[in-house]
Amino acid sequence: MKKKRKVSIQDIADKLGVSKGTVSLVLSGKAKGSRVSDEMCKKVKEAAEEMNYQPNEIARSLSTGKTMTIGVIVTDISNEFFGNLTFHIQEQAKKYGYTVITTNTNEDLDEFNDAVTTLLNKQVDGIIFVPVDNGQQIAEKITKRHIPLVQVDRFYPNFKANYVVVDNYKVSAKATEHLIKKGLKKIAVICYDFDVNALTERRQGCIDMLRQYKLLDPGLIKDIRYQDQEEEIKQAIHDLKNYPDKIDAIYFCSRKVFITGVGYMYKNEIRIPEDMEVVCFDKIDSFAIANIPIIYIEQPIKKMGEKAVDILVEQIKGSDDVKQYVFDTKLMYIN
Amino acid sequence: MKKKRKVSIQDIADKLGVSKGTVSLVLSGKAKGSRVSDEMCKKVKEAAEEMNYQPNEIARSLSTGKTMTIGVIVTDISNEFFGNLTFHIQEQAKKYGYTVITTNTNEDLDEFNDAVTTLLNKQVDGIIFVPVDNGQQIAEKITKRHIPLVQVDRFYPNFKANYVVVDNYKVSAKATEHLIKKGLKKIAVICYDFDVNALTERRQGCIDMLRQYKLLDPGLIKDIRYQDQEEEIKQAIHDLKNYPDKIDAIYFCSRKVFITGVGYMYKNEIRIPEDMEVVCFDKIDSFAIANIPIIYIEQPIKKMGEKAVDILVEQIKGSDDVKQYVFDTKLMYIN
DNA sequence: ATGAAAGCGCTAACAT
DNA sequence: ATGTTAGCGCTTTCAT
Repeated sequence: MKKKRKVSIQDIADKLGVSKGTVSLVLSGKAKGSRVSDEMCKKVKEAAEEMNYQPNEIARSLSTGKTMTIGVIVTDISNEFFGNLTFHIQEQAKKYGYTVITTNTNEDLDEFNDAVTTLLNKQVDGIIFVPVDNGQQIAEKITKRHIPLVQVDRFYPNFKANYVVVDNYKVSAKATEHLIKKGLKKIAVICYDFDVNALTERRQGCIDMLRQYKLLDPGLIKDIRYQDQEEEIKQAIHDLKNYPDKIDAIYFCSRKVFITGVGYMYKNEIRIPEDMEVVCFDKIDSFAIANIPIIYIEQPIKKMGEKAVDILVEQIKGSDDVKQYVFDTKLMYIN
Repeated sequence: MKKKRKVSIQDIADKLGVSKGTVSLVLSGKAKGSRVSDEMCKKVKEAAEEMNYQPNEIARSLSTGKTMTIGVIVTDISNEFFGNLTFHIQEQAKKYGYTVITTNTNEDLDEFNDAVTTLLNKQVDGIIFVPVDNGQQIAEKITKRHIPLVQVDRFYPNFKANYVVVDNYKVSAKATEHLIKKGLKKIAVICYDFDVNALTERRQGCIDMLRQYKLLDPGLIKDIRYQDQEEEIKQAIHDLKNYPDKIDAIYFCSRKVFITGVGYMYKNEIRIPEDMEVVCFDKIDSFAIANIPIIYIEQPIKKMGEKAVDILVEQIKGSDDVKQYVFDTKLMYIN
């Protein structure tokens, strides 16, 4: 079989006996009004159709300096929250004509670095990313290249850059107060230990509110390492079950921690809500199958993803004022 | 601020007083052995480092005709199954040095078509996709361009192309037989109605086994339209609850159907497993919070993703024998 | 061992 | 209204 080169703009120019430039103009939709005669326009389009011409976006990108692609870096796309976030980013990007390259960091600094390098080399027009603990320097590589960026879910405190996050502290405090006002006294917090503000704020929101009501018991604040979470959560539940005082409620800082934790609660024969109540930061689409009362915090994921894209596209188009959005979350109850 | 052009291979060639070609050779790692002197090699690398050179992959792609990018088309990346699948595809692709562009079809033919066109125009080196009902012609656009492709999760029966799927029929039959052997008689099946083999096989596996044991009751085979699934599943559960005969078990054809369905079972005060048993095609990572007995079918998602990438990369490298893998699944029990 | 130059497919500025 | 041409940044063949 012959090695068939793809049909290019030149081929159709040759066939019609016109120049590349003309063909390019009509095919890229810039033949508006005066430029090219309607007749020529039609001929070109027909020929393109007939020869089954497909533009080579790579060549176009090299020429224009725009790839119409944005990079997205999340922790782990198989995680429900990030999967949802990425989905909405993609759908919104599609509206603007952008394609998305997604990569995962698994909360690892080297992977974050690789992701940034790859995306930059691929000449993406902008990057939306979930900051990794201690990775500000890596993020700065992006700004040094003057590529627009938006942080989501978290942000580096001393990094003057766009972000879209939620009121982690406020809602965590609110959730805690809700528990307290229900008359619960011994409230535990199980949260990842890494130093990204989304998490530290969640923990701190609980702690501050507990302290305010003189209910803080440091023994009930459990820090979990991401890498050994399964084991550490198991241990934490075990500890709480055997704590000198009877525990009234557990606040789980994220979906994954919640699922693992609740699973171990059942294994330890802790009944929900009779023995302990539970609160989960994040909505889980399978709450329905749990059939227990759950207090949870719902983030406006769709809005966050859309806003991140909106900001990014604005900046790609030239704006350069930094935008920092803090979305409100909702405290929800399943009874 | 000056508009700083990025440093190119030319810049570093100029600085060193050598030619572009030489620089290109060492920077793309092709200076092996004889070609370039070690001394030159070192000088180039140092200069590149010092000037903070970053290769422009777009230019490289235009030149080589390879983008080192693969396209992935799934139904919906926010779906747990596809999120997981995509994650493993990405991780495996990373090992081979490939980047991944992901797109969602939402089971819609037009979106599928757009995705294919976009990926093709972006000159991806290969495409892994989840076939959409009735989309074979669109898939053929890929082969017409001689771009390697791998179907996952499903495949078009008359399309001579690679695929990686599971034994949907066999395991569904097996699950059904398991229920029957437990003494259950009235077994319902709730499944999407669209015509992709993964689903039709699941349904048929149940039906055939029920018929074999003379237990088939057509009134218990419920087809659900993807678009109105919430409403239709609700209705199906309602119907089953009020069926003349008492229903013993429900087989749910996918994760989403299961979650929605079980939720409505609770709302209808159907107890699991006392009133009815449930089986779910797919493992859900939050089964733990349900705390009920569940029979489920676990697919080797990681292996499927990895195998899909392996096949694709092989074909990108030149192989052209079609590979069709059917992975075994496992019937699992949570008690 | 290194330089020179063509070419990848397209855009865009400048001519005509 | 259309043609011409010079890039975009890199790879790669062919000279030297």
